[in-house]
Amino acid sequence: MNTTIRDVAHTAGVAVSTVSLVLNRKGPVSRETERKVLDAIEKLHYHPQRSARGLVTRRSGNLGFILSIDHFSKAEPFYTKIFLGTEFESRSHDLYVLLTTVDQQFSERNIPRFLLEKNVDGILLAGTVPLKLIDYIKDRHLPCVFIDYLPPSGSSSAILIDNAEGIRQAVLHLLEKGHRDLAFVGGDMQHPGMRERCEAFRGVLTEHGLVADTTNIFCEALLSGAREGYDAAQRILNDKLKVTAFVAANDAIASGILRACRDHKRRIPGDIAITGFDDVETAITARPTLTTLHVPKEEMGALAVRLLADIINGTASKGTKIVVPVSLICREST
Amino acid sequence: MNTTIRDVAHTAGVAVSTVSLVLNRKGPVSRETERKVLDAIEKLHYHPQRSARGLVTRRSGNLGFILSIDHFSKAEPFYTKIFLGTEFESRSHDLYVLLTTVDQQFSERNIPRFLLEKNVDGILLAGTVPLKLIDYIKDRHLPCVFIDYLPPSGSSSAILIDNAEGIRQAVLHLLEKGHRDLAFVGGDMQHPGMRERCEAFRGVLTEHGLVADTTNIFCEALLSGAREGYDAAQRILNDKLKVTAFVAANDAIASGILRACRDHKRRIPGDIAITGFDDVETAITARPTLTTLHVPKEEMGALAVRLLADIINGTASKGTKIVVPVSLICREST
DNA sequence: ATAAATTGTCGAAACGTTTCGACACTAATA
DNA sequence: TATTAGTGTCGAAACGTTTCGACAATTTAT
Repeated sequence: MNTTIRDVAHTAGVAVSTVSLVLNRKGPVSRETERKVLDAIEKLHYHPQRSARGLVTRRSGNLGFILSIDHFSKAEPFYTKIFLGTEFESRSHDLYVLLTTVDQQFSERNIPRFLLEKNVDGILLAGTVPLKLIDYIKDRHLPCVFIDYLPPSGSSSAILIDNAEGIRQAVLHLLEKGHRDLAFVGGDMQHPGMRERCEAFRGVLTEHGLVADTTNIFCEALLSGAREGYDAAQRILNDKLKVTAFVAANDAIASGILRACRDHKRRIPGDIAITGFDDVETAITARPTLTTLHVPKEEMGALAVRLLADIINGTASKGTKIVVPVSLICREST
Repeated sequence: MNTTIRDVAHTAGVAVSTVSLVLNRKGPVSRETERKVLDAIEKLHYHPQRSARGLVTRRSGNLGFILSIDHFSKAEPFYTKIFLGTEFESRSHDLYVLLTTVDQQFSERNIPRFLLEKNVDGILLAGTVPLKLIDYIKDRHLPCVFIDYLPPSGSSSAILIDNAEGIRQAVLHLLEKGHRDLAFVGGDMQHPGMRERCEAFRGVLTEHGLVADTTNIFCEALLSGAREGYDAAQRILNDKLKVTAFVAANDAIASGILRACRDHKRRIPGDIAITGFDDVETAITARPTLTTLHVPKEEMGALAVRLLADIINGTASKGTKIVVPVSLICREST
């Protein structure tokens, strides 16, 4: 009923192994037998079966995408976009992407199923993931590419955002507009990207002879959402600190700041200017719309797949890091 | 190196087949040997390998998601959301979703790879897909669930939108606001959903003793995008037809109409009111924001996976149809 | 002319599971 | 007591590929 390689061999009048050789373009096959095999394949509509092939080659044709659970939700368009980027790209590499989420603490019975079942040829890891999970993957020598995260251990392949340059652009933009009293509001410092944004802010300001210390850098929050932005801005506005421009570490935080400013009856951008980072929907649905740094999210996903595929095929060396540029999008909030 | 079921059998002191029985909770196994096997599994960190298992069971643990190519793009948030819904849900069914796109005309060398490789246990089909492809799938007796589309042949399982009710709500809303001169702008009539929306408009209007004919129903467009909405609205406004409210078949069309109205210096909603359908980002990023019908897109994806999983397990009968409700979201455009 | 290398083909073994029929037991039935 | 009906366990065969070593038939080098 199910047409197999044996059927092809039979109708072509050759051995099974010969059909396999033709199929995989391996080993020498005469023009003539190749023709016969190809004809038989055509005639029988034959196509090798993935699981049988995978059993012996140990290749599944799948990539795994691992994401922290709190990053894959309806409210988190950032990593979702990256994921969609991987989906787009993977189709042109003849790969499928299996998505899974993990929670922050790693446990034995928590290991993504596709890893246990040896059902992926490589892994994409987006955002912060448990270090133990990373170790687990490295132990198994699975090729992997990190996205928007670089584990402390160093030498991993990764697709990264040019955070420093982004913050620099935002700050320069604000300086140009005449602002001199800038404040930075960050979030979850577990994430190296957050730290980079924060450090960049400090760097650019001191470069321009401006103060950058605990009076205008707020990074104690444990998360990086609108709530944290709101709380920080509240404190700042209540304390009547002199601030005319906020540089937020991402759009969610920026939208929280926006709300706090509105609650304090400050006009935007008249009294206070705000910049975000990431350019997610929030930036454009906010009122006023947010000036922010555009991050090419789909493109990052695509780059990650391309790099991972190259590493799997041995045409790229692991340890490659790609930094994608960001660009300032000026909207109403500045 | 690779720990297999044989290793487990060996350290547990039983036969390979016994381990398999324990693993799959099949056949009778004594309490005692079960313990031994479980211990060995624990000790060796054993987990069955997908491809080996799949080879004999003919189960892959994957679902295929098929989407027309023009529906999976950055500009098409509708089906993308549905896809994300399936991703969410599938994880709790221990299934992975493999996504592929197809173009409108079916050809032999165009068949999704996961079908050829027998790498999926069931199929989700979203939007219009080539009939030949549907036949191909049916021929192979693969369980499948349609999303936002019902093929002419009938008896398929599907997750559908309550289009008629949606249009009814939009029209009633406009009538309540005092509008009497309504026009409907549709798009690609290949899609049964589009036809339903159009028919519903005609129905509700005649029910209320209002005219509904070619003077106020515009459905000749071949596509369903902003461009089509713009063109239709242009013609209507140029011809100075008496229209105070537009009912668009989706948000993209509505946004096109919006632009045409702006070009004609009509105030919205002062001079002209507009409603959309689907509640995608366009609806909220448009200026003014669009009154539209919310469609629970992620939920549709989730429902589809649940239904498909049930059909695969034999706990739901194929042919089941689920109609999801829509709800009117009033924003600035009415 | 002979030895060595190359080319094309093949059969058989592997890959890691599940499933099927056989078999020895024990418990229930006649 | 003799049969029958379960239980629990096992070995072997399958599932559909790829890969490896063998081997004949050529071609090339000595």
